[in-house]
Amino acid sequence: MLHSENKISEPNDQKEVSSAGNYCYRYPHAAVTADCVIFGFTGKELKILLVERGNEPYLGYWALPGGFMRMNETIEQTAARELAEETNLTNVFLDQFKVYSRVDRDPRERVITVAFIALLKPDDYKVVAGDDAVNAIWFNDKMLPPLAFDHKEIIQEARQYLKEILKLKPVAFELLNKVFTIAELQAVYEVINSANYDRRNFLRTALDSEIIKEVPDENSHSNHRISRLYTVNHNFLPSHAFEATTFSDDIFPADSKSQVKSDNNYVEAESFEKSALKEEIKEEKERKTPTKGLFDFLRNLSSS
Amino acid sequence: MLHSENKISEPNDQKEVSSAGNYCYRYPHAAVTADCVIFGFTGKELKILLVERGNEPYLGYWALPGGFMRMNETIEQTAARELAEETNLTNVFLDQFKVYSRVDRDPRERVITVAFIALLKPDDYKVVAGDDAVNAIWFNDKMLPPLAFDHKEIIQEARQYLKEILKLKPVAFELLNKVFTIAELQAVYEVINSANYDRRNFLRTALDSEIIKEVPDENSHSNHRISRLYTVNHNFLPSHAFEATTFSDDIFPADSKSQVKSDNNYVEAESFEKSALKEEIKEEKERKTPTKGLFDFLRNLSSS
DNA sequence: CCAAAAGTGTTACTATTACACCCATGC
DNA sequence: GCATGGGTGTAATAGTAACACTTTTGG
Repeated sequence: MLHSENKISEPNDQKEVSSAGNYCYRYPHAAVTADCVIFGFTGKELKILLVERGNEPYLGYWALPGGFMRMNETIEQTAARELAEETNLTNVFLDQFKVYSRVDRDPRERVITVAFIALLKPDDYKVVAGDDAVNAIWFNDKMLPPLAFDHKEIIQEARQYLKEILKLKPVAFELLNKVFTIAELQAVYEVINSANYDRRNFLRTALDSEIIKEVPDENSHSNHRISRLYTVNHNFLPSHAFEATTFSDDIFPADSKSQVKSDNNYVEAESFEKSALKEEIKEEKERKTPTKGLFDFLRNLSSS
Repeated sequence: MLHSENKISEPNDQKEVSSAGNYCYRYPHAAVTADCVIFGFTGKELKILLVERGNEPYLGYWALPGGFMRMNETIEQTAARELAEETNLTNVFLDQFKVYSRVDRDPRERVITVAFIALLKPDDYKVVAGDDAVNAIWFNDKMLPPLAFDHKEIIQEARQYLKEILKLKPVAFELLNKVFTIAELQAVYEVINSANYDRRNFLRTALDSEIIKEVPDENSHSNHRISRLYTVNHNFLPSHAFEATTFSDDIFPADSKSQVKSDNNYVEAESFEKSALKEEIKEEKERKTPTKGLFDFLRNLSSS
């Protein structure tokens, strides 16, 4: 629908090739990058991995690991690749959360970036902290150095985002090893929410929810008293959870398309509403849903 | 993405223009678009605005309104502009929720799109439904026609996203006029959550939360019995809410940067942790936070 | 006068908070 | 043996669910 003439010219087709530009388009294009806010959980604290810039602009400032999207990869693959280059880790939880597109955010060229959060477990954290391949440093998330571009804003919003999805999805376990103590789980919640929970209440809440189960395993946590170990109750969680979020695939039959061909603009698509499902929907509506939690966002807002 | 062919920005801010009048880059660049999932609330139902494609590819299929980002605007401005072109509305709630970047999602060129949701109030809905400037139709969100590109996936995820932010932010009121009835507020929650609440419990929950207040106004809802009217309690909400979510600006002093200059790779940035704030943080930690709602995401997952 | 939507209160139950002492281990 | 962190139970309170009849209005 857009410029269909907008074809990418191959470098060799181009007669007048400037030193800088071999890929030509009919309309201006922005560059696209992925930047990762890599959170590492140590077992107690949350850290953020930053790299020091060795070039202008922002020479000597710190920046989020990231890089340009290639033509043969999705933006998620870009993020995963950059993460792997920086940490040598794969299979890490990665979630995109916002596009930053201020016109002047990069002085060299128009660049928009897709920001991701990455969550590393204590084991991962140790691996990365022990590696010395790259010039990168873990920072306490409350004590950040001067940051390049709009990365300060990105990190702030990443923190906020992390807090939000913690309410929506079981991301806490992405920051924990397969087996963990209650203290660790509680620490995740406390760090992210800037909160401080009662140990007994926290344990009961977690156990009652059935999201975790005890693992009767040998333990070697060099604390003082030996902690019990837990793991996510996968039997319970993913079946109910991630499968259920998939929508049924064929809501609409492909051949009834013609019904909508109408000369009226902005009319109601009435023809689509006469469906055999209607009866069932009504029946389903008879069941009452608890109102619990409907306005809980008020809590978040005041305690942000 | 529709009517964008003629509205691409002019060749002004680009430095490297070849003889062909093209925009050339040293590395290949993807095109960037914004697509809007425009939800219109009628007072009872949720609708989605789609436009019919008049060109290949996907001729005759339906698509989300959207178009190319210009070099002098942010992606939010792109979305707002496209929304305005399609609906003549401004000041509409717009929220970006995900980037779609499958390599082959557009057969003509590498195009990534930033997907937005837009929420229209009943008044807005009437305006758009009455307009006849463009060939666009409101569809029942459960009965969609065949969709172009990956727009089916985008809409499905938009529905899911809407459900999620409804738990996090007062977006319900973006779908309601300034003054609304309880039935309308309840309808928003019921439609989005595919739920069915008890009227008495819903009213009490809403009033107890103090998020709404009654408006002793003249009413003219042509229902059977006259409803009371409510409005968002702005005195209560925005002050606690949106201001509080802003982080304090100067967490880190700019000149202590040199402290971190270290030869070690991946070391802990210890020097940053010695802060005067530490005492206060500890003190704050002494207060206990209720564990309420910590694992509420389990509810979502099973009832998605 | 009938159909359709709005208004209203109470009881039973469940969830959540607040809170203090003893126990195991490593040094 | 002592410091550190781990484990445990209960009572008071607050929040939530379930539930049916009457009132108002328009047609």
